[in-house]
Amino acid sequence: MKFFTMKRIPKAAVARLLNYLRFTEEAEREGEEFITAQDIGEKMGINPHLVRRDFAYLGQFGERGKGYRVKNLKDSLRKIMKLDRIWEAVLVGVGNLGSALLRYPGFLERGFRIRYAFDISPAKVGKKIGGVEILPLKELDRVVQREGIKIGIITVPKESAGEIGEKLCKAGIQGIVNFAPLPLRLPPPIKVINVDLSLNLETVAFYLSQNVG
Amino acid sequence: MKFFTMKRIPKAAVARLLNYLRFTEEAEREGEEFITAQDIGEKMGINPHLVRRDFAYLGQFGERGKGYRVKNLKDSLRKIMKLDRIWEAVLVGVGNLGSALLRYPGFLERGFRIRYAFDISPAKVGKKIGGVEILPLKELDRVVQREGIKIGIITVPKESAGEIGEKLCKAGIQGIVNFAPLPLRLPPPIKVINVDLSLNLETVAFYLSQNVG
DNA sequence: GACTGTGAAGCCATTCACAGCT
DNA sequence: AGCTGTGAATGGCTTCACAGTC
Repeated sequence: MKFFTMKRIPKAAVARLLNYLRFTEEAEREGEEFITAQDIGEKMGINPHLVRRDFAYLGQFGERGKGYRVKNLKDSLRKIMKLDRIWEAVLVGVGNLGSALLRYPGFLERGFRIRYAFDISPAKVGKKIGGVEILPLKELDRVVQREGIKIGIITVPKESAGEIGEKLCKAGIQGIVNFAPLPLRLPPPIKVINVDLSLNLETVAFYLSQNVG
Repeated sequence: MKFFTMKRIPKAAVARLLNYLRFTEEAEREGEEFITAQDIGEKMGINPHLVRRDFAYLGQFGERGKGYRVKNLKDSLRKIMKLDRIWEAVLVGVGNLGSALLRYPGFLERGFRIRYAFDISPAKVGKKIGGVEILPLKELDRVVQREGIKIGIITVPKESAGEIGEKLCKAGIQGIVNFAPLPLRLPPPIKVINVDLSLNLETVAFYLSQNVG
């Protein structure tokens, strides 16, 4: 098995690869030994050629005539996508959405642990939500540096998202998931992903009325 | 002002247009009269040519030499993106994430009202969260049809997401935002958007370690 | 026969270059 | 001069076609 030919992975392929991993894990739960590009393509509604092309970016680990060995594929994908470890994160802004994410068990299930939350309101500081301690915002810098945390989650109102983004940067955070409904932009190499929950509803609404006229 | 030349809008442009709307509203709050493609491009980190191209899909409403009149641009975008109305939705699955979204004020702020929530657990039925009544799953069909609701939000565990997706379809729902961490796929004309919260963290984590090696 | 892996073609999205208006 | 609107060029992603392996 040739390993790590690792050409550059196109931006568009990253999300797909993570989804392939989900279906591969599902196949494992169901006790399958092999999974084919055809299988995955059907489940995701994409062309099987694309699935093979995506896997080819990572090297060759299929078996011609059979497909991809589930166990091997899962391990390779987890390793390549850097999910063979626990990632620690901090969350800033313990409002409605922030509290919700602190209680959301899905992050831990996929290897992301929110170590600390931060909020500007003294009323919230000192409390715990979902087992995560809430600290005052001014300790952000110190804690992030002390713990060497690299990922930040922003759940503050849109007015303060920009400011918090810069604070996180200065503290040494390298990747940010921003839930504030105004896209955040920071200079490379900081990686920002904007997740605007309403935007997804808006997109659906738009396509919906396209069909009608 | 020529209005509604309305060529087909590329898929990739839809999310951008919604974000342009956000920045246009911000400019309005700040009392600006005009906004230029350059302004928007800088804030979003994209090429101003692309901004103009995107607006051109919708017809012509810029003023040469000046830019786009904020009030006009906002109204046009809201109309074209079908956001000049209140959209009603139902939510299925009142677990951690579901409850959170019921309490999240951001949807209503952008014109999306969750009318009812549904859950399979009798313990939850009858309660209200964020002012939204929780009904038993078996009433989904009747309520959706009676109220003519077109948008559904799925926040059930991944095991039941597929099944709920089909139930929503049968009830007459036309657009779905799926928060379960396994991409959902339904036959056209149903529009599904998959929002996998952990996937965003995973993407950030992947890019993060790309830089290091 | 079944499925992977990949060069080449095709397609869509973005960027460039410039004409046109104010 | 400054900015929009758009044909043409570029670039990147997806699909096709087929060679390669089991």
